Amino acid sequence: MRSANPNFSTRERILGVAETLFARHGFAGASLRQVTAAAKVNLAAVNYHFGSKESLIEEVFRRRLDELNRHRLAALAAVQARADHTLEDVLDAFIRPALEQSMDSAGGAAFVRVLARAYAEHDERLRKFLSDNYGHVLRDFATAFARLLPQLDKEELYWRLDIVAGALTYAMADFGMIKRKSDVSEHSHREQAAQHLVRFAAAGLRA
Amino acid sequence: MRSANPNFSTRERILGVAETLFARHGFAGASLRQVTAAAKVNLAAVNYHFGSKESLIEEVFRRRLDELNRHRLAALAAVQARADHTLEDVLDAFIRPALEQSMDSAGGAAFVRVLARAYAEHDERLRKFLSDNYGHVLRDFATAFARLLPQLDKEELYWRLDIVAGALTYAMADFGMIKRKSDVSEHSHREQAAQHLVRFAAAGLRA
DNA sequence: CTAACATTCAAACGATCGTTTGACCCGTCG
DNA sequence: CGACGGGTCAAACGATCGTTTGAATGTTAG
Repeated sequence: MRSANPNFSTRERILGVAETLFARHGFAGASLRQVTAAAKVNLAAVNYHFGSKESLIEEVFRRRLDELNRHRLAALAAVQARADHTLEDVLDAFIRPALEQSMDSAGGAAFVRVLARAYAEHDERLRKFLSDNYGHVLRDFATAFARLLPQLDKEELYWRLDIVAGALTYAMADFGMIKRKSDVSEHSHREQAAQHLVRFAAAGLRA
Repeated sequence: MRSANPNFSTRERILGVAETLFARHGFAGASLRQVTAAAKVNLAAVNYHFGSKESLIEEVFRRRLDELNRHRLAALAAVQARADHTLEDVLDAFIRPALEQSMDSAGGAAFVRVLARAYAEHDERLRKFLSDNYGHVLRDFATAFARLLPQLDKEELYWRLDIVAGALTYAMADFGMIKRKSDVSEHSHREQAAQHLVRFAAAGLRA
């Protein structure tokens, strides 16, 4: 039977470590032996609990994406409830949940990097999985943006949202040349990143 | 002796195929056996011509980055020679060379994806290599942007350039949800991407 | 207590990894 | 001509990969 505290269970420890190592070395670059050694569990535990490495990867996504999607849709609904909501409000509803998730848990910061890795993978199976579990959220936000930017035709809007998604992914994953200064906490570093991103993206979308 | 036509030499065939497969499967995900099989050369040829897989990866970058850097700096110099150059001009000087390189050769389109992969790799050795061969170009462009955006302090500017770099990398690598329609050539698809990007980034930088 | 079940474990499976070896081919030059 | 050297080749190296096995262990229910 599963341990009393699911946070410390073998299954959860594997997921947490896998998230970190996938972010650092990629899906192909991080081996199950590295994962299980770092998690201090037996090598066979991965195939026992998840069936395969591929299923483990999907479970790493599912665990965080379910929560992230709920928060994003809730934030979007809250914003749209107000009749006078702005472009910045919708952008914030999209960005802030990712920001908060990356701070409230140990592995959250790693997850945004895993997500960026997934974009780089042109693997058909992984893209379909993400589209199935992610697509409806993007569509809802696209509709919200379309209402606030009636002057843009559909194609133009999609181009710009694509650019926003790219900027967001890379900024959150901390890929750029900006290095967090040692006197700035990771919290306020990401808070600043989000604020800059919202302003920048809003201006770009309105251009 | 090297073959008379260097484009068809074993060495060049390996570089071309490696570029494509690294883009598609990542550095760890593409094996030397896959590369040499696709290039129709012997497995040992990689270690003979490049010494190691790691050195092959660096050579894939070097071959294209040298040319890309030259074109970008030349375009920047041409823009700055005109006293009335705009923000859009500088952005174009940065984006267009990448655009053209991705179209004038078979592997060029793959290279921008390889470059995006490199961003996702937090590998210290690779980051240092890119910084050494890439850093001075980014600094020159940052200076040019700073002159055109005197109202932004240094930190604010760096944040925004970071966002631009992310959006550019992502858009050029074709990671997003925008799928090229079959009736649009790859040439004009990327041309459109560049135009949208310049407009978007200019507005974001001025915000 | 015992039977049944869930989980962990060491060990091994065949496949594939990057790399190395030594023979072999072939154009160049003394 | 023979010696040399750059290049290619099949074969093998040890290491590591994802996965499977079967026994050992722990935990729960009857």
